[in-house]
Amino acid sequence: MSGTRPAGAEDSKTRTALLDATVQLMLESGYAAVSTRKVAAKAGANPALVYYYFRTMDELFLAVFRRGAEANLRRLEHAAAGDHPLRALWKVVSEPHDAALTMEFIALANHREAVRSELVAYSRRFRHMQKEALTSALRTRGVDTGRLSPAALTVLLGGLPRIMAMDGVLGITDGHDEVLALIEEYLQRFEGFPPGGDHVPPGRSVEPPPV
Amino acid sequence: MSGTRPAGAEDSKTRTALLDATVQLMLESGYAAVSTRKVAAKAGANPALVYYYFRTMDELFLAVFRRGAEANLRRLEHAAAGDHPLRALWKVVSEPHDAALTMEFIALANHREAVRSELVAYSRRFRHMQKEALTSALRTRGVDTGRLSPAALTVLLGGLPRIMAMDGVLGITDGHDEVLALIEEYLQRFEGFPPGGDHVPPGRSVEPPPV
DNA sequence: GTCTATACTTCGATAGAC
DNA sequence: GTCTATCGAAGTATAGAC
Repeated sequence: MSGTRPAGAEDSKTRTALLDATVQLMLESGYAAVSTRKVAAKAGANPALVYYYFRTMDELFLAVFRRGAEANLRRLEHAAAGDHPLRALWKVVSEPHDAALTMEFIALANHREAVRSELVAYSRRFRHMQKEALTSALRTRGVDTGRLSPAALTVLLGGLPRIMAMDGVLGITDGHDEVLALIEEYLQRFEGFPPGGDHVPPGRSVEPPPV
Repeated sequence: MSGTRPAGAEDSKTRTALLDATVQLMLESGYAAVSTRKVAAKAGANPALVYYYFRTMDELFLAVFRRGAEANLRRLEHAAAGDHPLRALWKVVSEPHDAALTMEFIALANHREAVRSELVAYSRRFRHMQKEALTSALRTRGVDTGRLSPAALTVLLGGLPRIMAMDGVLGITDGHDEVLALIEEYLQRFEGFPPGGDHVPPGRSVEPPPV
């Protein structure tokens, strides 16, 4: 998207090790802990190789981001195409590993313009796909979404796991179980198949339980 | 909470300027952009003064955090004691400035243990107060919270603004209006008084609108 | 592709004059 | 309280041998 393509094969073992090390560092100690020296050390490679495979730190972060983003979009696509799109969709956005990493990239975007524009572009794509999948899945099941459009549901659906991920990092889990149970109830009502349970025919009503 | 108290009066003009500069830097460019030199430059002070007023960078961040945290707790307290606690409470957690700064501190907590423990302690206090305020306000209004306890509501209430703040930073506002409208509807049902509108007597039912 | 060596910058922190 | 001067560590990035 910007500048010349760095050297090195896309499937190089060292390259992958550097990407993995970067992810690990970001999750363990935050994006600010990522430096060429530390990444190389964790990957068991020479620091200069970071510049061989990725021209700059920006490119390193972008490569990490793109790898995860593409994987996530494929996962979302797969979820939407399956038999239980709602449950699968929830599973995709709930991946705690991804939620935590996304949080880091959001913070990182705040002072790396290249990361920011990439994140914005990806977010739009992801939300659009999510909204389409939601719209189609709800229509197929004859669910009336009422006043809350799929766009609004997408905000909630994509946001709740991120909230709980933030809380979780701080060791705060008060009320999480109940929120998860509420989601599970919706999933069950619309798609049946509680994980490991019996199949209950999906209802046609979208009336939520009393708050 | 740790180590010796740094020098300098609590109400020193320079000290305040350094704190303000730190906040500004965090919001503009992220916590990683905060360095003694940049803080001093933005505050129009000498870099060495950072170490005079705050012994270390940890202390600087903690001082910034505590100042905001105390102010926020007071705001929450005030909201809970007023005539329209639900609306006031929502207003407190919706402060976009605070939401963005909180995000930075969460990211910062990931690699500064001192910040982390302070953030955890504050979060627990804030949530506890929020939960108590919510419980009391709903009971006073005769609202049955059903299966979703105040703890769960607190997760949603405190989380939604953070989600929308994150989105907002990326310029993504799809569906936000609808979520806000939903919140407004609840506030109106329980407390009436739409901002600038006529007073509608609060209902007794907590049945949410269809999703 | 991998390594050493190094240039240059910025960082946190301290000593000590004023 | 404020300043200059400076140390040592760590950062990004490049040149060039192997």
